[in-house]
Amino acid sequence: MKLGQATIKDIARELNLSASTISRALKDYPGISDETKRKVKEMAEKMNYRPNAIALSLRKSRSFTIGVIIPEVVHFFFSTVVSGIEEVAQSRGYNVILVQSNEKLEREISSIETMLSNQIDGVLVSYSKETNTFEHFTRVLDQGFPIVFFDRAPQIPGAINVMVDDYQGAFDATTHLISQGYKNIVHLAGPPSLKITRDRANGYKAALEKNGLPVHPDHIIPCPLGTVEESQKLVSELLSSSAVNPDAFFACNDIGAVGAMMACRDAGLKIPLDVGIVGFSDWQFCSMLEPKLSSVAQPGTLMGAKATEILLDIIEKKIDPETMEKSLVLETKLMDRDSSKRF
Amino acid sequence: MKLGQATIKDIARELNLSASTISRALKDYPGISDETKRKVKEMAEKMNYRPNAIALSLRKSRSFTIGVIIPEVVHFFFSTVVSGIEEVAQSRGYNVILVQSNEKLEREISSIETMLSNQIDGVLVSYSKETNTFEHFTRVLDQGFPIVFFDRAPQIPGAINVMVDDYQGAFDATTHLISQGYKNIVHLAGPPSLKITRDRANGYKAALEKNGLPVHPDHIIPCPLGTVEESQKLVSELLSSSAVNPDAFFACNDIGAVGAMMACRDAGLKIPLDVGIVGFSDWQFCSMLEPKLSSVAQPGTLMGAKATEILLDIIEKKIDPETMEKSLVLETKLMDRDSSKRF
DNA sequence: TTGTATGCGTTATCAT
DNA sequence: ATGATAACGCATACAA
Repeated sequence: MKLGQATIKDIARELNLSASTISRALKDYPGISDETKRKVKEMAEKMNYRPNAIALSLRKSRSFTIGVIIPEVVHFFFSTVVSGIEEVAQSRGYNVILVQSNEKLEREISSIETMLSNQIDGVLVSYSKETNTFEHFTRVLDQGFPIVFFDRAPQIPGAINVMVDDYQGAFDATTHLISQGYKNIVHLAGPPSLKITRDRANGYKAALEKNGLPVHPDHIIPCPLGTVEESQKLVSELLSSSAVNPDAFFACNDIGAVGAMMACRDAGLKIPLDVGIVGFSDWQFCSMLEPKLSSVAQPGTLMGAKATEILLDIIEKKIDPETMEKSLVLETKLMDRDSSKRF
Repeated sequence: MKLGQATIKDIARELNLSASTISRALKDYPGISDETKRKVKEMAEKMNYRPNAIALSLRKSRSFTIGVIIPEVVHFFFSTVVSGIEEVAQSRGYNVILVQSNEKLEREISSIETMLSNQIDGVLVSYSKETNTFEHFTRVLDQGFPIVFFDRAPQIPGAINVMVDDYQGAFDATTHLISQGYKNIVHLAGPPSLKITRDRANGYKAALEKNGLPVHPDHIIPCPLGTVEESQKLVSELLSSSAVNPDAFFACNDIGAVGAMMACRDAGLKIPLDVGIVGFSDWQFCSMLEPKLSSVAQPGTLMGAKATEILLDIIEKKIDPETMEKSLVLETKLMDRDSSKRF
């Protein structure tokens, strides 16, 4: 009682009752006298009793804890997802263990091992840029352990994925630029290992084709690092070379769009008059920029919430992972602001 | 082995050995033959054995898990702190359980209860704006349970706090504005319940006094909500009324600074020519704005890392919470950019 | 209405 | 070099 918490046994000893009686009384079991219940609860309160969730976990082989593996916490989109996850988990009585892979495959692997050791009931994953093998996931999936992937979803048969419609979002953004009269639209692409990169590039291409515009391979610029500096440099080079002559940029993410904005400004180009720009993700700062940056909004919090609901439903066997719908696609929303509106 | 994980007992049965032998072999205890060790490890590998951390926790009364309670995840500064926490925890073999209070006292209280139930080894806390009583902390502190507070640190005797030097940061920012020739500097303050709000306001006042400038109470504008809209509206009102006539704004946070920027732009004022602006926190987007926003950088990741190191040192009894230094103050760094540089 | 015994997975202690 | 037993805190099947 001084050091360790008071346990059921302590209460039992104090009241000259058996541990089982205490356990039952605290949970309002039928066959316990009201008098005993009262006394037990009183004493529990007095002794500052707190049930030991660890002991409970061991007994039930359930920890009421889920794991979350994300590339990094300091990332607006992922932070919104985590917020949604935490929200739903908390409301349904689950804890959230969080680890960041820092975009390292190795840490992703060790994280999932640690989590399994900790008997978590399920895990939510957005895999790292480095991840090119999925054995560490399939291995545990095959054991019947619940995993729900979000945003960055692997092409594993049977895996449950929650994503946004990257293809459609990119299609909408590009179509919007075309409708504003931009004709030579360059796409700043992401890391090639991610499916979202390919989906967004495909949406971009499809929009061009649908509108009878040519698709030039050299109009798709990979930005693997994803920093402002990288895209700023690449766009600057593009603008100073005479080969391409772009009049708009659709970036795979907002950081890339900011780099493009800066490069255009450096080159003396007016936004949106000379050049139109649209980003992807609709980070917080988009509406704080001058001009306000158009972007494709992704429902991050909703994605986290939905993914968690699905995971918990699987854990609680409210749905059957075998027969259920394997992929949930959330809609994006184009936020067309000043950076891309000529009319 | 089909459903649940393989346990030590399963290996024991398979090898016709006792559980204790398996346990020892796996941990390379001295008195076990190399031959047995080899066989055991082989079988463990084959059966895909994973130690049950829950059982270990129960036995050792230690979970190797720490809790983190923050107001919200979707907040650049807090996300950097969490990143630092997670980093250090992971490297020292601890898990991190994360909850957000959503600035609600009630959730803060229930969170800490849940965490204690889960036998976490210690907790890192930044309390909510709503928190006006600290009983829920003192109660567990008095039981000898380790808590380290960061950023928002309570005035509890004996509590261990890791903060930045808000006073000095505000002093530096204000001094910088004065040095740039601004004379009528308004302070956009934060929620009055937070100590950081008072410290920053005091640093602002001290800088004015030191430079022989008057301190007008009506030059300190409280922005309790902390939204762009709020500060934009308040600054607009201020600019249109003839009473104050400010030529600079030092905001308690970057969001407030952005609101001020927008209000100034709306009023046709040039930044930094007519009005100088400095924010606090140096969020990611500061250097993406036009003009680039000056701000006081807070070492969020470092704060998380330091707080975690202290907490783990206490948990592992490497330092004594009684005799140790109770408060660690980290330095801020003024990032003077275009929004406040006239010369 | 209450008590006893057992087991969840692991390891420390005390045998052999 | 290995085994048997007890214990961590709790819940439950079975007894009384």
